[in-house]
Amino acid sequence: MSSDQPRRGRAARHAPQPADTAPPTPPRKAPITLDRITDAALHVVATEGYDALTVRRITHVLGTGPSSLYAHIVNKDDIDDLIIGRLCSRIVLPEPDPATWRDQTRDVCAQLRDQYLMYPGVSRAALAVIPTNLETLRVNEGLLAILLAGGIRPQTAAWAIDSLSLYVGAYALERSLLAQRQKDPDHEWVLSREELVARFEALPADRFPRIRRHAAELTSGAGHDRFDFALGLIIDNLQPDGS
Amino acid sequence: MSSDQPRRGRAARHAPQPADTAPPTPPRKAPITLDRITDAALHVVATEGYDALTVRRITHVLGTGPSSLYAHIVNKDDIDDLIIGRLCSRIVLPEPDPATWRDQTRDVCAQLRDQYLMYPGVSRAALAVIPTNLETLRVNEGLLAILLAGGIRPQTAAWAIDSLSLYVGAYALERSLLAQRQKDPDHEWVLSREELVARFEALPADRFPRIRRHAAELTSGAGHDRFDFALGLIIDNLQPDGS
DNA sequence: CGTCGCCTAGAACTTAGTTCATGACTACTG
DNA sequence: CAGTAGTCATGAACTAAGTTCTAGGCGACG
Repeated sequence: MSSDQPRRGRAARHAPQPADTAPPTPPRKAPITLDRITDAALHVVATEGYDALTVRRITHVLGTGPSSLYAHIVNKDDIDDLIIGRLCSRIVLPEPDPATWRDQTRDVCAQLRDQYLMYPGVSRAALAVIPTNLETLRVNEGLLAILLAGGIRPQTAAWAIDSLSLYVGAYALERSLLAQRQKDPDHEWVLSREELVARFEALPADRFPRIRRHAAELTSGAGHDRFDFALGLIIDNLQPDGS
Repeated sequence: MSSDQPRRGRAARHAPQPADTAPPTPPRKAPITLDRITDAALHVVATEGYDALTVRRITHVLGTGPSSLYAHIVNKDDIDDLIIGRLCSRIVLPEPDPATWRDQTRDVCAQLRDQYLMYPGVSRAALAVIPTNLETLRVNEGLLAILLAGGIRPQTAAWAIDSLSLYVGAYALERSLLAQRQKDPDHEWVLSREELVARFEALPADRFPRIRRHAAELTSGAGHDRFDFALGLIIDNLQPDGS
């Protein structure tokens, strides 16, 4: 059966030794490659958001039909894998420097955040992707190198990377969901910050006294203030050689 | 048009003054209520996971057809709102105690985590739900009370709650995605911990030296060790009256 | 007793993931 | 040089799910 061809292909992509730079049979005409699929998919996500990422939409960009994709991918999840791999491959990993490991960690996380935000909604895919994707492993290796160079114990470093990855993904997801909703015209119940403050302050005082009083603080955080704050909480608590 | 009835109903549910305990017209026969919809939806998610939560599946549990739901809900997102509201309503909020605010915070987060894990995949909904849902606001009010009682500055408390919520949601999501995949028979490339370690150790040594060496640490974290670790990082860094 | 309004329900429309059978084109082989 | 096999692309079709349309039933109110 030729249908398990992409299935082996996916496994091969996650396999320890990928020789993807030396395809045994060079393409002959203008074949659909994984790279072109990834390009098309990212183009769709960048312009229309992750929700618009359908198989048909991708194939339309490629000028073909839905079935043509399935010779290369297992299913739609596979596309997530490709996309996240591409995004991770763009992350620039610094040479680990024991003196600046905190800033280096922050920088890598910010790179991830910006990649995610460039493609609204992709972080949904990031949270779902298998942890054996080679490119995500590359980023994890880089983060691990930074933290270990900083003197963090391996177990602490491993869990910290996990926490950071989860947080960055969730942050980007929330951000892009919000941004997408604000563009959507038929969601009249989506609120700007001012409306949100007004909403909070109109809450019953007996049940929500603190939310009423601190509505300003709860809705504050322009730019990436909240992101920087959360990363600071996590990173500043990591101590070299600490228990 | 009667079709904007549920739309106003959704807005009303998020409105500051809900009088949901005194319906103006008591139901006459065995009507479909939001409570019954929520019950059915949670039943489906608990037994078959969030992916199986379709409109048809819910109405099948209720013994009716798809269109009957749309007299009560705006769209499927509305069901997320109902579910998350229900889950949040079960959270037991402690009386704020300045002496144990850290443990109280941890406890509320653990309650949220367990609610999410009881319904595999729901945290996807939690990350998407509008921040004006009254029940989620109730939980936030409770957390805010705990942190403020602990002497945390309002701005810090607000952002900390945001970080914690994001992390708890992301953690639960990752956990349930993994659990769901391990049940799925056709995902032969989903790996147990032993297989994952083997996979890591088979990586090329030149590109992934640290992942190879620390495969054990990277894959460790039974129970909620990783959860406790991440929460500890965040909570322990919150200082009463700190800058 | 009639009318109004709300809820229910069945069918249908639309979109999207996925598969099947077919056809074309390349590369090997006698 | 021609035949053959294998790989890849394609269009149509199948299934499932969100959503809407239209009609029907039942209590409340005048």
